[in-house]
Amino acid sequence: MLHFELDTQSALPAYRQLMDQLKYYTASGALGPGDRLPSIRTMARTLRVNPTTVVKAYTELEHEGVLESRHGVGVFLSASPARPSLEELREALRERARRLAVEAAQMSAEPELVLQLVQEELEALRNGEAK
Amino acid sequence: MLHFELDTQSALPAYRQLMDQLKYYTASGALGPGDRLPSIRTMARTLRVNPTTVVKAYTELEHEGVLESRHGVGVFLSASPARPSLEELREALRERARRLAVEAAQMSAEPELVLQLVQEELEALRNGEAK
Amino acid sequence: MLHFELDTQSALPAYRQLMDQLKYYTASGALGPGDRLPSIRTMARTLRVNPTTVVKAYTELEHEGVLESRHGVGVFLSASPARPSLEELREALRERARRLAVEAAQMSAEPELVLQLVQEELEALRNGEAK
Amino acid sequence: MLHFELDTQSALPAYRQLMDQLKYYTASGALGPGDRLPSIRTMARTLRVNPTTVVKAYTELEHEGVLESRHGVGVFLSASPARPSLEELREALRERARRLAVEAAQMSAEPELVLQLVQEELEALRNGEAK
DNA sequence: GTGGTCTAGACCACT
DNA sequence: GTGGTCTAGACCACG
Repeated sequence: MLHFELDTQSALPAYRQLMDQLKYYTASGALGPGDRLPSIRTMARTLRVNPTTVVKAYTELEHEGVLESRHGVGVFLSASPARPSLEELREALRERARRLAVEAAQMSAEPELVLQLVQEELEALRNGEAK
Repeated sequence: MLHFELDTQSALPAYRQLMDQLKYYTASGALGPGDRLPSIRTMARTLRVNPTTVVKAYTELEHEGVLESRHGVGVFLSASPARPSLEELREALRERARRLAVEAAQMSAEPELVLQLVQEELEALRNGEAK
Repeated sequence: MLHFELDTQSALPAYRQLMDQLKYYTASGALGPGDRLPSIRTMARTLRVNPTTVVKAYTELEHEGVLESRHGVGVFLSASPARPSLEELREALRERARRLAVEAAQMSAEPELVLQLVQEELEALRNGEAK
Repeated sequence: MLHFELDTQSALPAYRQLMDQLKYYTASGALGPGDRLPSIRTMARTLRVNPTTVVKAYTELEHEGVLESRHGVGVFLSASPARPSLEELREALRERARRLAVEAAQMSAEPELVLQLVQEELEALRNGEAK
């Protein structure tokens, strides 16, 4: 059974936090293709937020191809998440990596620290550690 | 001559990006104690933003003890600018690193590729343009 | 001055109708890159809908790369809408064409009629007829 | 033997797709007056949907005068099935054709390409599988 | 029961 | 002023 929880202190909006948790669970393998997610209302009760907030998170993830919602049935993880070409993948990742590098530079962080943190997080994911 | 530029694509608001850049120049030594900063109007023209946006960044940094504004004279770096604590820095970066890791895992990218791209972007920044 | 109006009788939801109108105006050239759109509240008053409904249409279009919203400034048409490769373009269009063909077949429409209607609509767009 | 299949990707609800397919077979002559339709349960198994979904499609078509259900016997095509008016058909299709044209123009695709793709898909349907 | 849309109104952050 | 988020509650369509 997966655990969902929001940090009301966080600067990130609630729907964004939920998206991140769901992405994290799929990336770590805790959630697999075809799995059914808690219904909008159930998730809303769990997180103690308004159902429309959950709707927002779910529809965003549907646009990203992570979820599929079936009217009157439920919300499910996509069976076959769209696979971009290796070239697209590389460029999308490079863009994100550039952002991280810029932000690190703006904080005047050592490059070694940045690399170390990324590596730690990659390993944490691979080992399937729950967030 | 220092270079200031905003990324309109960034998720961070304009005033926050300006704050980060000023902190970065301070931390890297490009700006030293007592140095004078561009006036609000000059900076606003440079960044092509509303002057009130620059005001917000400057006053925020003044509250943090990084800047001092002398009425009718200009805005100057404090004698002993405050540095962010290493612990805060580390956690802020870890947050961003985790997000990169999650997105990479969702695209089922090899960890080696991710690390390589981050390293390349860090080096590009160090060798490349001032920004 | 552009005209925006909703059909309350339509089966399509309000936010979808607004999206379609904006897309139509950009496709026909009535709206160009960088143009500013009516603010959320102004548009909401014009269409006599709730502001959140306009928000939904605008954010959807932003995801599609048609719009860019700048916090505290306004909503603008994208300067350089993302251009897919010729191959992607072809496949995306083929998929949409396939849908049209299936629906036409389910209605037992003559292929000639379908082609004629598509041609008419393409020409109407090219001639910049207002909807 | 007739072929029934649903497209879970389609924007149209399941019961609407089933209605369209039955109308199509009627219009094309594959189904004639008095012919017996698969039972609700059989159809539901075939389409892998909830039986209530089939019920909805059947009763809807009964209201339209296309079907007749004989209690305890089965569901049959009416002697003189209603045909959609040519005008309704034309406008419904024009709506869909316009949407295709708008999307194509937004991708700045050549009109010739659009027409070619539509033609290819229409032919593929005509020659290809029964669906 | 499920998801999808909409309203009225609030509060926040940014410019 | 601008856009962004959230609530509370309603109504509809689908299965």
